[in-house]
Amino acid sequence: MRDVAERAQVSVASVSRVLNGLGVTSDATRQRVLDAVEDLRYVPHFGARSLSTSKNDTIGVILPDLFGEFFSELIRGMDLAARAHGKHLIVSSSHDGADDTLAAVRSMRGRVDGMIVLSPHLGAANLASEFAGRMPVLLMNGGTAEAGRAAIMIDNHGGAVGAVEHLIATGRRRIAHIRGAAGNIEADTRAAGYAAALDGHAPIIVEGDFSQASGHRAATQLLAMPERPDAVFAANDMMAVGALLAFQEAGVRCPEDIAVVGFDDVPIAALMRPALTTMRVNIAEIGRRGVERLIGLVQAGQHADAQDTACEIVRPILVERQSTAAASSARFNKG
Amino acid sequence: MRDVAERAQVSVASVSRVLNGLGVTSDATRQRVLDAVEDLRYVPHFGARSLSTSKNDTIGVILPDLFGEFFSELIRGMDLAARAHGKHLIVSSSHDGADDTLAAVRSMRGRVDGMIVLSPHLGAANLASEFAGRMPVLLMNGGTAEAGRAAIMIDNHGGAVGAVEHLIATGRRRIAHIRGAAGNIEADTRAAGYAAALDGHAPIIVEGDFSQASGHRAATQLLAMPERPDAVFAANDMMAVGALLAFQEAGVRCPEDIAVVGFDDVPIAALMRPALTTMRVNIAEIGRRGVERLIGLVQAGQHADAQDTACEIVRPILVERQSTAAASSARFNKG
DNA sequence: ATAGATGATGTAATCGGTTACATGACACAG
DNA sequence: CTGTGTCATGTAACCGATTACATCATCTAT
Repeated sequence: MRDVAERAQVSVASVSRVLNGLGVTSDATRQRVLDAVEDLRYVPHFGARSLSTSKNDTIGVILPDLFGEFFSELIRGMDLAARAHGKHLIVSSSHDGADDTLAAVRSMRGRVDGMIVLSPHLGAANLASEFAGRMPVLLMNGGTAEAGRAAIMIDNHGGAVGAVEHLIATGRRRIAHIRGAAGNIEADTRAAGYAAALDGHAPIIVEGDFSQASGHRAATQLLAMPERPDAVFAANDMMAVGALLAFQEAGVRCPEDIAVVGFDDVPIAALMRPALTTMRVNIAEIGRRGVERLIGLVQAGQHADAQDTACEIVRPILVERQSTAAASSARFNKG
Repeated sequence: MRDVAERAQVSVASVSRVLNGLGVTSDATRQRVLDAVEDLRYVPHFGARSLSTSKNDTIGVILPDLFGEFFSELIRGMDLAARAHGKHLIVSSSHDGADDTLAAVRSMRGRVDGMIVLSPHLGAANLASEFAGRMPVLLMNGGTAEAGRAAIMIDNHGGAVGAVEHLIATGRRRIAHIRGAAGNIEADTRAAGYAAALDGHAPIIVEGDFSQASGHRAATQLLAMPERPDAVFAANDMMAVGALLAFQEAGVRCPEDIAVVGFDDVPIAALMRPALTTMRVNIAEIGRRGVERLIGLVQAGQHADAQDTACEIVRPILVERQSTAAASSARFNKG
């Protein structure tokens, strides 16, 4: 920068003013500075700027090991919002355990203005926000709301209830649930919603881990049961897809013999045959919203202590497709 | 940091030494410093460190508007490699045009040690590397190699040839191509490979844009042709999936009436029915490799000017699935 | 003609670390 | 007892920007 100032025959202060558009500068000076910047291919040093202004226009995102389309949709939404506000996004993904998540939080402290932490482990989320110290953190852990913590959460319980109620409404009675890994808050909450909505029907639960392969395995277990279920609520779409494929391989028809509902509405859900009924969550929108709110927190933190500590809840919407067509009408269509 | 030094009754130099593990420190001092850090919840200021050391342990990734699974796989690989080296990843995606890409490059200069630019526009890639100045840039633009530029590229031409040759080998003769948008290097190269491999068969080309919807539209066009093709090579898997769905809706059987080959081998390819034959590219591995090489470039740039300017080429592998089962055997199986 | 306002620019302190070099304590050999 | 080497630690310059404040020139009003 000194070089630029020298070449433009001005002081560093003027260069700074021109580059940031602050304060007053004459057109002649401005032009000379810009020319010098051009000639010298000058690039302001980010660290130095961050040091003087104690801001860095960067927000961190810490994600668990997410599955394909959920991940990309989320990042797309976040990236869009960040770009709109001139912020950068530091992404660190594939964090499994609480320790791992914590390490990621630590390594980002001091280099971001705020963080968004998605963690399916409640403990991790708590620790993370503790460790973050005075830096704003937005939680998207799918767990229960905590007072004083900004958060965006999916109504996993309500979504599960909606899915099961839909199955009951379309005439299903023996409704099974392929759940996510125990200890994962989202998995637990969806399982609780399933149980709550059964309305007297017997619960049939098999374990999965949100992966397509686990859905396949779980479906195979269901088929081996003496009294076969006539419907399955899978805790996410990928497991539902795995289940659909297992049913196909076993010659079990969907939706005639067994109905399937997923959760998330990833793009693949609409592409399956039969197309998958699911609880839609607008993933990109959640990502966008998360970034918007975090930026709000960052700015609020600078001005006053009026913090936004609301817990926003996103309610999934039922999207009906072929996989839960009423058995009778399915037969009719099949003609 | 001054506070920490004071509390630990040492100088800032000792604090720095303890925190970075450099130089010699007595155990007693180390412990007192660590305690003070703990008590004060001290977090080193990233900008300041970056200012003194002129490094920031961050690499930037600029991506075009990628489709779901390709995107997440790529990031997964990159994130893994970056974490292994203690680097952070700044991601900026969804850049369509050359201008957009360029703006992203500009906004990252000065805050990353190096960049990976994926741009389907040759011009953009060139400009990007120019604008980056002395910062290392790894190109993954799918275009032709340029001397003196580190790059990793997919052998799009060879992959397309492989796909078409496979179709010919399985007895197909009227082979159509659903290409990506004109001006996109990958689309152009794959189309060229298609044309080169036709071996005398008449070219049948319809336009797409890599989206599933465009594949669907293109397939509809193909079906409307007086002499219907008996095979389709789609420039990527998503278009192939769109085509498969269009064929299904039209009652055209795959692979019996028409065979389909895609490109990429995204996870969904194996889940479709019929499962999609495709040219596999190990996306995560490419991402990982890209980061590894960029880090190599960054380190080399610090030590000497021995730059790694190699252009690595990744060759797609044919993965045969149902969608191109030989017509005769397909009929047989169907029996 | 001169005080005072206005507007452009320069000076220098500051942000929070890193690190070359200086200093001081201590042990040991001669 | 003194010279020398070793090890732990402190001092202060420096990285490259921002910005409060000082300065100076020019213009206006009286």
